[in-house]
Amino acid sequence: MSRSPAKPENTGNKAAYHHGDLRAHLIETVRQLVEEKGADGFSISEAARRAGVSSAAPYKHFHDKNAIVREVAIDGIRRLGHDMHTAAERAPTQEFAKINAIGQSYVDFARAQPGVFRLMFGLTEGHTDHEEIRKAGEETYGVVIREVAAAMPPGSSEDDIRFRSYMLWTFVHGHSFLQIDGKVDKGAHGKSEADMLSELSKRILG
Amino acid sequence: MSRSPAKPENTGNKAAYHHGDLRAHLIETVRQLVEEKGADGFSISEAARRAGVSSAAPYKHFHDKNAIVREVAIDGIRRLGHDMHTAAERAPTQEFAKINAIGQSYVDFARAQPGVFRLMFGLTEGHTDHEEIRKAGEETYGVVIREVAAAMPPGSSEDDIRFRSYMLWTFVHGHSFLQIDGKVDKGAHGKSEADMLSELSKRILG
DNA sequence: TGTACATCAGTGAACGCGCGTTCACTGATGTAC
DNA sequence: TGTACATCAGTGAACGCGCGTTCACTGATGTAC
Repeated sequence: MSRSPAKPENTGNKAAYHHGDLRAHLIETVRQLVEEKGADGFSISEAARRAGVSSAAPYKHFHDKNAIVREVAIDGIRRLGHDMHTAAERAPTQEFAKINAIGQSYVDFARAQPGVFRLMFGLTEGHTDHEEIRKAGEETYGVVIREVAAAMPPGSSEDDIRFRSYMLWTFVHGHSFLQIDGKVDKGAHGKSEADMLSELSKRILG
Repeated sequence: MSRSPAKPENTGNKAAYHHGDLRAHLIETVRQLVEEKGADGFSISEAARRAGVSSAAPYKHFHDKNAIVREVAIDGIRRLGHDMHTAAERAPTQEFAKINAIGQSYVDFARAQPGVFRLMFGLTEGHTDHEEIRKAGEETYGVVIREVAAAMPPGSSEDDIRFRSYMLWTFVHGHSFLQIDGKVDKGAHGKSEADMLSELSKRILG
């Protein structure tokens, strides 16, 4: 998890001087702000203020505002991948349990951090084609593909695996967005979310 | 389509004086700006400038910035409903053709006007519980429900209809977002969009 | 172990900017007589 | 048809604001000797 091995040691960390922690501290602060105000609703000044630091300090760690936001997004993508991976590992092997667990963890992530979730997918302006984002996204999506491959009959074609993965992802993604955007009368249909997810995997993978 | 029957007649409309057209003109201008810069990326000043009017003029027609944005969103929701309705009407009755046509028109709308599409669903801040939005949304979603009901065996339960409608909507919604956010390697799986949509309706409604 | 020095994470003041909104106003229009 | 008047959609100047970013600076830290 922790990177930056070349950074100076964090000595005492009570110091007024931040010493290598400010970068991580700012990312966390911005994450909170994104949750509270949305990706376009916060300012660097505000983040600095909240981190107890001058408004110029962030520029010692990030080139500009975009760079911080991007970091928050990348972090989110990785955490989502981690959540899905863990969920799949813990779920039993039977039927489509692992698939259902992945879907559930996706929705849970969106619900727990809607701001970051929106950010992760809405980074269209200026961040497209950013290598690190693309890579993180691929790795996270890889979790889905692997589990779908495992859940399907051996010898299934690559195309078929990708197709079913995409259908599952699409559905869960749409449900997540509709949830966090409050567009769903909870259970206007009579089913629970878990029932819906397992109904889905049956229909798409079965 | 046209409202405002009590407004003064539009006399000549070459006049420097806008005369009742400014409201509609501004909504259209803002719609374009939302497409170009996103819902958070434009300013009223800019809209006024582009409409060839002083920056104070918009306030004669809208209470504040939110009010304009809301109007653009509501307009979008209605147009989407109209598109879906038309698509369903035109499609043949056989199999799930009408369902597929609705799904396709949804995706088409998102692709043609991603800014407005995002806006329609992202209006969480300050606009929640706005009566007009809620109502427009319900009417638009009603198109889906009606067609799903028509496509299912007679005597299907209300809950079942709602459940299947939601599954279809969710999927198409997710696909739309992933499309406009550029998260999909076009046809990484070997299927066309149309194939995918009809595969979907078969699996969800069949 | 002690000292001199380079490094670099912070400060705080300042910049130019465009924003949302208000205000008193003007002058074209529609209407009552 | 002509005139007087009320209405109201526009103007343009101004406001206070917070933003993103830059700058010269300071002083704590780590390091070479």
